[in-house]
Amino acid sequence: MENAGIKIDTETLARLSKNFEKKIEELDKKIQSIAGVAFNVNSPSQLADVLFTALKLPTKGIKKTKTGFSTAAPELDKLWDAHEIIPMLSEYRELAKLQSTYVEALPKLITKDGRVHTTYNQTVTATGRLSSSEPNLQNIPVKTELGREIRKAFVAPRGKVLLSADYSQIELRLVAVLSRDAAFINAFKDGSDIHTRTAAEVWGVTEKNVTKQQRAAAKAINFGIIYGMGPRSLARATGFSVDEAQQFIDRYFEIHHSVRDYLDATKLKAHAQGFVETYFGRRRYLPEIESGVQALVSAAERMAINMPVQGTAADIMKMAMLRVDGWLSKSGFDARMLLQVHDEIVLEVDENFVGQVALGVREMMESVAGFEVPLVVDVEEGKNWGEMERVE
DNA sequence: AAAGAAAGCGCG
DNA sequence: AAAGCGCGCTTTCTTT
Repeated sequence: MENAGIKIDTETLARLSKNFEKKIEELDKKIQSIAGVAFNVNSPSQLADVLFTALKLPTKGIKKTKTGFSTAAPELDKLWDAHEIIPMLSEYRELAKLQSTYVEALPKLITKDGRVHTTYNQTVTATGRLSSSEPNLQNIPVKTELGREIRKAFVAPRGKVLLSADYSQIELRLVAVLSRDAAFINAFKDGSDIHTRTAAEVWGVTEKNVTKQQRAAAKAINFGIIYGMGPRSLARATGFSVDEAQQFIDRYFEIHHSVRDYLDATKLKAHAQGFVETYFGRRRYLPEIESGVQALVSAAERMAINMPVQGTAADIMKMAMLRVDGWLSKSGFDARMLLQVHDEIVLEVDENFVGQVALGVREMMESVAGFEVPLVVDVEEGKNWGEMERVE
């Protein structure tokens, strides 16, 4: 995969670079003129001075950093309606990030073959995942429309297409497997939308009658579990009060009592043995869990909860990649793996064989483990990584 | 000039 | 007091 690399369309990046540059310059001028003083918008400390001293914006509820008030995105969101400068800062930050980290950086890393070749580090992460560097191809933008424009610069050569295969909800499926939680297992067996199903259970309504807010809250807690989230974070994620969030969590664990038991048992195990492990036995040692320092112990407990889930997903993906590689070799199709992004692999495939390769890759990935809960793989194809459409 | 810390933010 | 896991990269600012 490192040797194969992935093709970059430099003209797309060049066009983006000009557009971004112009907009960044405009915003920079406007921000400084509204501020009334010249300053470096890229400097968080200078920006904090402008916002909280010169413009006297309220600091109530604004997080502190080691040096002063934070200007991070969640804090700016709290000030959204307090001053016209805030939305401009937010837009400036998005553009500046995309420009410096991707649009300007990627072309410098393209080799003579017109492609970028990442390095997959196999001995870096605490959970068993790979990491990717120089360039990191595991954090290419996708969540915002502007970001997705950058992803469109990752392309297939003439006559080929990119094929993406990703595990659907793999970490939550593994929570079901690891905890043997009947409600989750049945939900996945039934193939239902897991967040809608969770919302219906917790509020005691039918899935049809679940509101968007209820589903969003259920999604927040379903993800939160995987990370050891508490009522305060859940409250912030959902807009509930802390009390409401606590009640929601209580109700959640009444239904998913096996998950509660599993989380408790995992913490106890971490304390007793000093390590936790994945379904397949990969370990993470957590020495600080016996430090006696509350903050360190709590942090170690959250790592203990997360690692078996994230780590088992990583184990599965590694095994799946070996199966895909083996299958591709003997299949004779003109296709090769290019990228791995934790729960997704991206391949480059001769356009005449997309359907057959898609079927084979999906089968290799879905049948890798044989759990009580099905593993589901979604496959997409496209001429570039930013505009992919479902196969079948 | 190089190295490192801090803040911030892109992804799963 | 803070309390969601796992990464890598860029910029600013300070230290060596």
